[in-house]
Amino acid sequence: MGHSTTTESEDGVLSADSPLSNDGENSGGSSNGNALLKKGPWTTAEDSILVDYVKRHGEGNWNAVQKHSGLSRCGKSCRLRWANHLRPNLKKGAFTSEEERLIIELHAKMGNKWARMAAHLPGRTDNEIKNYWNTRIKRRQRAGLPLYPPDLCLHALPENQHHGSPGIYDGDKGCHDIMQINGYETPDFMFDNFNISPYTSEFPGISATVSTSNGFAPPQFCTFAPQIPKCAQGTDAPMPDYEGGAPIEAPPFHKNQIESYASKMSPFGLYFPYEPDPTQKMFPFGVDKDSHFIGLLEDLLYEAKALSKSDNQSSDWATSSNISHGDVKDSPALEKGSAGFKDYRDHPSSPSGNSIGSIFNGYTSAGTFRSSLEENKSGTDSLFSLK
DNA sequence: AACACGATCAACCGCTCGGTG
DNA sequence: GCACCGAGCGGTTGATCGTGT
Repeated sequence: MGHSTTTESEDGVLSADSPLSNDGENSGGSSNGNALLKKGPWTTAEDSILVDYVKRHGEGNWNAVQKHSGLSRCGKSCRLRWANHLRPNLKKGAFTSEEERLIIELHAKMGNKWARMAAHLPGRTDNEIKNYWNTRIKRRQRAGLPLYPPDLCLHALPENQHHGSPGIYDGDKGCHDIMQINGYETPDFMFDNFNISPYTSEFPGISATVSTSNGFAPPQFCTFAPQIPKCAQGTDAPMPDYEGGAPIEAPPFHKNQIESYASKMSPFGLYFPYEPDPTQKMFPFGVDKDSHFIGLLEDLLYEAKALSKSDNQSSDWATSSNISHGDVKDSPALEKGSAGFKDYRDHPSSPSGNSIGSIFNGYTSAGTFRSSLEENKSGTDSLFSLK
């Protein structure tokens, strides 16, 4: 804030030999050929040029700004500067308590969808919200406080479980994004909120770890999943609340997959804010054919079918279940989303000898999938429920 | 006063998505 | 169907500020 850059100093436009000018090698393909684009803080002169340009030409076509205005800034930078600082009706200053609450609520619904959250906060930018949230995360983490206040948990859940909430657009997603919250891995049993069993039960090796981790229901988290720091991955000390248990990571679902699952799995027993578009070609499960979910599901079904032909696979993965946390977590393939997932699938074995296919073996149909989920819900609620 | 450290914020970077030819 | 391009998004980084020792 105080360092908000628009100082009118010698830092104006970097000379061509400025270290920051990067020798014409501008990021993001922002080089326009011969002109060297400036990076770093904006000056008031640049701001006024940009404002003037937008006034005359309107927003958009940001790459043309540099050409027509003489600004030595890439389009990206112009767009960002405009959106975050120069556009009219921007609200400056600290968030009001109402805004803060709305942010928390929206985050509970959307996860790290800053732009969408910003759409609900007039005058606020996604960057602002993102920064606010990140600092809030750190603060709360440090203080050992819950991410979501208990009253919000109680308040937000019914909204999540119903078809959207008035005044808050859920788009095609529910609160599934909560699964990934700024470096925290949200454990699987959060699906309690969706009337679905923790999928840890689908991953015996992982569930075993989870089930033995004691004290996993800090009351202040209500029914929201506690945020598990990635302490095992780095140097951060574990949060006191969760000490004693092995670090728990969500299984290797990419966020997009989780989103797709959580938001569109109504036929699997989930509540979801998803209105199937009758004009779209739907899969038998009522899922958009083009979604990530379909891609993944296709992969899974394909693999499951292939493997179901081989005997005793399910018992194999049910017994050889010691997928170590580290194995799962550290598998780069598993962190790359569906592509990585597929890559992983294409490999016969995980580091622990289990293929993803074997993990999902048995789910050769949506119905089977669903029934298994429901079965496991009852069987594992006692282990994982936060209630 | 000097220093260290955490908090905050602006900006950058890489990636994805959608439109277009 | 494919490649290209622009726009946008989310994560990360680095500079600055504020505060405590």
